[in-house]
Amino acid sequence: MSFALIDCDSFYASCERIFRPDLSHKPVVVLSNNDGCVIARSKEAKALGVGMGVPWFKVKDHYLKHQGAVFSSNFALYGDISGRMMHILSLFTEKIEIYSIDEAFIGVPHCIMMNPQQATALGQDIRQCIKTWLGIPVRIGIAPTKTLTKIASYIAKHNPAYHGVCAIPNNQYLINRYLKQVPVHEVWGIGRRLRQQLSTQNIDTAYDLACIDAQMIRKKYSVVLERMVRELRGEACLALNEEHDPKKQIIVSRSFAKKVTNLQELNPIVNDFVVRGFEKLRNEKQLCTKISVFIRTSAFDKSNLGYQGFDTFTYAQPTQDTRQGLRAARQILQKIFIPAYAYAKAGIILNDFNGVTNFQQPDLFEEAAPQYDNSNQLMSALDLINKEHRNVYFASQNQVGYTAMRRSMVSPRYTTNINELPVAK
DNA sequence: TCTGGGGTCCTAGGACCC
DNA sequence: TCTGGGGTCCTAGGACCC
Repeated sequence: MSFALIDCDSFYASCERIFRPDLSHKPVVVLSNNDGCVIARSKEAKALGVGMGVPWFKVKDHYLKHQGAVFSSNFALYGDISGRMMHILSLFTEKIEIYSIDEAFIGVPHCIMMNPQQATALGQDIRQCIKTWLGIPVRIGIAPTKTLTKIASYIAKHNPAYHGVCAIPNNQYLINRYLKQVPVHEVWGIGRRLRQQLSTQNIDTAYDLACIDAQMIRKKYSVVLERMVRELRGEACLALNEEHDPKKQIIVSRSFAKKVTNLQELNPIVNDFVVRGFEKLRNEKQLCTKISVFIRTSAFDKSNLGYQGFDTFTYAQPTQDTRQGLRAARQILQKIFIPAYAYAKAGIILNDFNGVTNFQQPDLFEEAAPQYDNSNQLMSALDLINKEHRNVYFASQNQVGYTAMRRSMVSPRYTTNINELPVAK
């Protein structure tokens, strides 16, 4: 079996455009939480020089001068559109791996790959469907390995002649021709550090990387890079993962709109993270054995030395009871909180999920955590009540939810809230 | 003034065992 | 004066991804 990668163009920006056809050829950017960084840009916004991940305040004036549209992130919308796209893909094949909110791999049978025209036609079919039914433009890369589908997608992105679909056949000579067109840092799995290291060895293109001796690369670098090299040569090392892997970790964290300096203010915020984290945990049908809390000052503040507090609590028994989470978080926070710092961000991490193997031998001298009666029933009832609207809170939770976020330019929840449906006039 | 959030995998090294 | 060899498990931190 070969693979196809379906990858949306500037996904968040494209989602915003669905209900705003007036923006179809205008610059569109989408901002991260707190309207902090640019996390999606349309083609036109890129052309204005707006970089990925740049702080909004740095490009704001320049961007708005050119009549660019800007949105706070609207994950209710993006998540819903993503689900619809995955549904369309499922009409073409059962062999599908949802890789991220805007990307999916699907399996392509060998018989189709034997004929490059047929493979390309299939890609165009899928692309048209998604464009027509959903209004989202996608790119499709088809190839014998997952890593090569990423290469194909890159080629399609940079050559308009491909009309968004590039199929690389299983032929070493042809593969190499494509690899020579791609800079090594565009290879899936090559980040900043590896790019630097490889550059000192004069490895600059994907082709250069594919030519390295696999044994040597394993010794000198790692199995990860070895796998990449093999994949680039057309040897499939990564399979299609059709199952939804259970999570191994849950993180809830936020940067604050305003710096926080005292524990009284910090406690309810962190408690809110705990409540949210345990909801996710129960949604995953898991129990956790460890909870960590971290708080930190701004990474960009040069005026003081900065501080990062982090500690972990291990439960004697795995739990999914929010009250256990709140107890532990309060203890940790008291331990790691140092007054006199201005905190910019905090978060919680849940770890070591359920499973019999994760059973911890209780500590003989540890004070036993209280066991709550009917814990499961209470948590289920809570989740049920809060499913539609958040009606029931813990007293120690922040009233406003997390910490007040700047989100001044958010679009309506067009597809997920009955009161915000678009109106056709 | 203002700089995101949520994940996975791998490796080296320490603690511990016999 | 001289202090082994082989192994497992866990953790923190690095690197990468979208």
